[in-house]
Amino acid sequence: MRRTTNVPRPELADARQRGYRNIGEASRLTGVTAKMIRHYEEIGLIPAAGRTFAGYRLYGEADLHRLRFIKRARSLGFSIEDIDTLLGLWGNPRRASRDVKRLAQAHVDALERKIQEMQAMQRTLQELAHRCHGDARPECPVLDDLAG
Amino acid sequence: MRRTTNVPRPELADARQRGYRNIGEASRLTGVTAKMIRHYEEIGLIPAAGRTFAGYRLYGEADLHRLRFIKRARSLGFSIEDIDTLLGLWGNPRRASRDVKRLAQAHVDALERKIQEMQAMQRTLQELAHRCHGDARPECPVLDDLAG
DNA sequence: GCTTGACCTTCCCACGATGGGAAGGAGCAT
DNA sequence: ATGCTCCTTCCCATCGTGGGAAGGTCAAGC
Repeated sequence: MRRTTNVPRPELADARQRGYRNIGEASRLTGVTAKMIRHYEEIGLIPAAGRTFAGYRLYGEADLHRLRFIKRARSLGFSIEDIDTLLGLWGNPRRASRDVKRLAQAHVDALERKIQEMQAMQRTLQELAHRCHGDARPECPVLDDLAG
Repeated sequence: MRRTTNVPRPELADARQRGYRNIGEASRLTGVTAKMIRHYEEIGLIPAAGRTFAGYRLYGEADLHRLRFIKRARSLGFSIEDIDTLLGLWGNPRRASRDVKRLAQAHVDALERKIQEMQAMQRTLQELAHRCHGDARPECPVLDDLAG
């Protein structure tokens, strides 16, 4: 620990004055839980945060921006891996929009496949449920179908 | 180990003749991987299989039927917990079809919610992707949206 | 008989994204 | 000094599935 005694009570209030946020504030401002912020740091999705001398993480505006980007991308269903790629493209001024579009379209297609799959399940099951009397008797097309 | 020397080479061929299957056959016949069959046994979704003296699991027709039921239910998106309930109802001659229908309808509704959610993602993203040139230039509405 | 290859056993680890909670230190207001 | 809120790390759980290692078993061919 490179902790020196001539720096007795530094940094948190200090850092705040310079516009830095601790993890709780960062969480409130971005909608990403503190838990997930730490997790994203651990897996390398965001750079390791600066720290106060006591070890508290500090976040600047750029960090908050990155967290909001991640939050938004998650809400659109992108995987962490895709988001890592998107963050790379975002930070690269020489990126080709082609690469972004390809990734986005691939995700749209994946969503389409999952939606189709779930709709097929839903249709089948809805039809079976519709044919089920839903009373005190045991007969039931749903179970009949599952039982083959 | 209650293994006795006067039972030197028993049971597997024996059991097969009586119509029992080992786990590999059961897997092939039901479409459930051996891995998952063991897992289902471990979590109590299926009863512990009989064993040969050497410890190989044995499956009869009723077991295969149960595994096919599970397979079909999984393919309709039911959770293991729901399937446990469905198996209970299936095996209960005094069940009320009302209970089955309620469970099925709840699942249909859950699917509906997920589908709606994914469609919302898909619409947003498709629209953004559509507006992206997709060429060598960096400008991209997808990234613009994510960046807020 | 002995070897070989396919199969079986248990055990542990991994995914993806998230949350819960414990144990202990730090910040700050009274 | 006390107490409350926040922070830290660490471990565990979810859900359903797969991978793979280490070792035993079975059946067939020589």
